[in-house]
Amino acid sequence: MSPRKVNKEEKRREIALACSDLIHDVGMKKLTIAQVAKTAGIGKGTVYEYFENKEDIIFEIINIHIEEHHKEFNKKIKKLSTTREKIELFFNFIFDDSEENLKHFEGYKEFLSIVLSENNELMKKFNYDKNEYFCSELLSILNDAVIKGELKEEVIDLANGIMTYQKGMALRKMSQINYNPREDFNKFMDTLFKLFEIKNLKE
Amino acid sequence: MSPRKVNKEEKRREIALACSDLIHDVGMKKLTIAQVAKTAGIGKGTVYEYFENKEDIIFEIINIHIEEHHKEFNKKIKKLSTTREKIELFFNFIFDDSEENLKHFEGYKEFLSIVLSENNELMKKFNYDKNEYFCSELLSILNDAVIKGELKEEVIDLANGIMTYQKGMALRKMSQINYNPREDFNKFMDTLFKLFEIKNLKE
DNA sequence: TATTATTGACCGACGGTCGGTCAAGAGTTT
DNA sequence: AAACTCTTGACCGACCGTCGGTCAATAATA
Repeated sequence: MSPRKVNKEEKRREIALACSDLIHDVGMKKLTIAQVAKTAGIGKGTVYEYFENKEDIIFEIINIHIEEHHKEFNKKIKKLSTTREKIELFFNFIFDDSEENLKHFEGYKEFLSIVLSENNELMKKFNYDKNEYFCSELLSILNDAVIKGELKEEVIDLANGIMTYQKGMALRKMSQINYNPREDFNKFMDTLFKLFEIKNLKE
Repeated sequence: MSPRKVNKEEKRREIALACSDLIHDVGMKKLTIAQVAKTAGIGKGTVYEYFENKEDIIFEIINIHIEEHHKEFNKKIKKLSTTREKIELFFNFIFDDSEENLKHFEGYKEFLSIVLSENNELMKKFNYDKNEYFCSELLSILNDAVIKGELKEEVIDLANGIMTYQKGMALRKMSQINYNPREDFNKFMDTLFKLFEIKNLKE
């Protein structure tokens, strides 16, 4: 029943996992520690054996969701063949208004709101790592396109900027009324990629 | 002392103005209603005669700061002549690490964190309006450049996307460790503008 | 006196703490 | 190896302090 040593990291995970739906139902701001404890089937004090504070719990939960999204991304990208489709997948996180994706998107939004209000270096590092990963992914897509002779070599210099642009789209969708990401994308990226096009990659 | 009718809008402003420094000293999250009341020299209950809730107060204070920044932007842009300088001014908000500007930047950051955690339509509308304004400002700069024969006509299509890109830079600076906005900008915008350049606008 | 503005004592929710409990081994005795 | 005691640390929930928000009483004015 009570092993002498508990794997703290594992239990953290367990507790967070148990609450992973809770966060979508009530939102982070309304989430209470009492709820977390009850949902995970442990005492309130025990929660603090495994987490520093409320933000720490939320971070762990969001972590799970982001990793989940990460895996889905990897699965999907393998199925795609054309450069355009692959690049669209990067922006799919913003375009896709399916219930499933909106859940991820809302989660990321709440995560960002915490990163902005706290000044947690760990979270900022996490954000950096994820960005590095996606950026290298994008780079390899662009590289392929260059090798295939679809795009000019200079497009490589845009990779990081495209990541930034994508972040901007996300932020605008989260924080502005009347924002149409699709329109923005079409006007901006299409104009931009036409300049780098060697032969038409639209199909 | 207490006239029969108080100009609610004016008093809102007054209270927020009195607290405009407070917000930088303690940050929004740590700001308490008791502090606000004390600083404004009124009772705690009175605060709620003029504001819906804590977020409402913060919104009014941030409003003041953003308008201030807005005015400064207008003043500065009039002094500039070259297209490049003007465009740089748009990004100055992100590059400039002077104490004065960082105050604005941090304020905007905390404001965003509230917009993301609440789902306040008013704030999102406010954000939209400010964006429209800056976007039209950017458009007129680009238009001038096209008329002057510095840039190709198609650059007009990029205006909205550049606003998005700028938002992305802001978000990355706020939420990532190791982010170098200057490097991102140089690689992305310079590459991009070279494609639209007719004659060199670097000086 | 009627109306409106102001107030601070009060409330309840919630994040976080802490002293205490108890089950599972480890060591010891018989 | 059974019985007994000791030690450990996981677990708990009553409790505390803080803070956003309310409201009945009071003050000021017309």
